[in-house]
Amino acid sequence: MAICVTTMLRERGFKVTPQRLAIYNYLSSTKAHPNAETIFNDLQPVYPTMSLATVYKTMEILREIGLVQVLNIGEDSFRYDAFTENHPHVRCMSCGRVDDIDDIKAGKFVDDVASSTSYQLTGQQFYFFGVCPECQKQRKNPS
Amino acid sequence: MAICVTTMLRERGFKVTPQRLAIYNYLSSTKAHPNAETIFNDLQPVYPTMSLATVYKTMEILREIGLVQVLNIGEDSFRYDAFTENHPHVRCMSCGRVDDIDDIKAGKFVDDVASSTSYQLTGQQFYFFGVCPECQKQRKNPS
DNA sequence: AATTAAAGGAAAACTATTATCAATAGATAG
DNA sequence: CTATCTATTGATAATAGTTTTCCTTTAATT
Repeated sequence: MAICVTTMLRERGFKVTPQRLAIYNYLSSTKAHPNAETIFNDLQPVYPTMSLATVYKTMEILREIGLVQVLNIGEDSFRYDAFTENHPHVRCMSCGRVDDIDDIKAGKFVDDVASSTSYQLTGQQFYFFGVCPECQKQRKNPS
Repeated sequence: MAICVTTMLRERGFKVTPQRLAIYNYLSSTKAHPNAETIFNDLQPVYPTMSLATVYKTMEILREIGLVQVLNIGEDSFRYDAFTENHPHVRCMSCGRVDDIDDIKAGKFVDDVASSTSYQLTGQQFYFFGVCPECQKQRKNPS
């Protein structure tokens, strides 16, 4: 992974810096879909000089070279995902967590849309909303 | 439509004001999925005293009573749609326009997700990205 | 090791949205 | 129809996420 991001950066003429590696490694090792501030806060202990602006600038580059996808799931900030293969996401309306939805074949649905629209499609994002298992439990057993 | 929004507002204890009716009527008569500023600008000639804050507050109420859905399609502002039945949207990455995708049955896909996730689902949003017919033409015949 | 241009960091700028609050205007009762 | 009451409006300030600026630092190359 680190080799991959190093190569990808160099190929596109971007420099390989400790900050960029740290940000990418952090993002590719979590399934939490953090936003910029969370990434910044979590890296702070290890990279005390890291700036929030650097997180934003790095995410823009990683998005541009296809190593990161940006999620807009109805919040006031963007979330980031290093797993760039297209997959749906679901957000818990109670606690706010965002999870992946894996192993779902939307192929038929996407094909139907592609053949019915006059747009030339290049991508898609599927967002689901609901209540996560933990919050379901809490609602049944209010402490 | 106007009767509907009037009734819906009164039933929920909201007052019926000219601003609210104007905003809802405007939104339900367009397929352009405008954001708050566009709504404000387009109503400005007819309602010169209309405030942008009123547009935001009205959208919040209309969303709450289920007369409007809010779209987050990767831009820096929210768009609004008075057609609340769930349907996918597509955004042109070239000119920025957002269109509806109608007559698509995502039922099978949604059912698959519902049965595979441990979330209790309450809704979803499907966003597609691509190039609209007009922009496709312009790319072939650059003026 | 020297050079060059890109990148980092701190802070300011920007922008969409929300909150504040005095003035206004629906809704209701009489 | 009029008075009363309270929600709403509109102008403005405040907020918050993101981007830009600009000077210093550093990665890459010779």
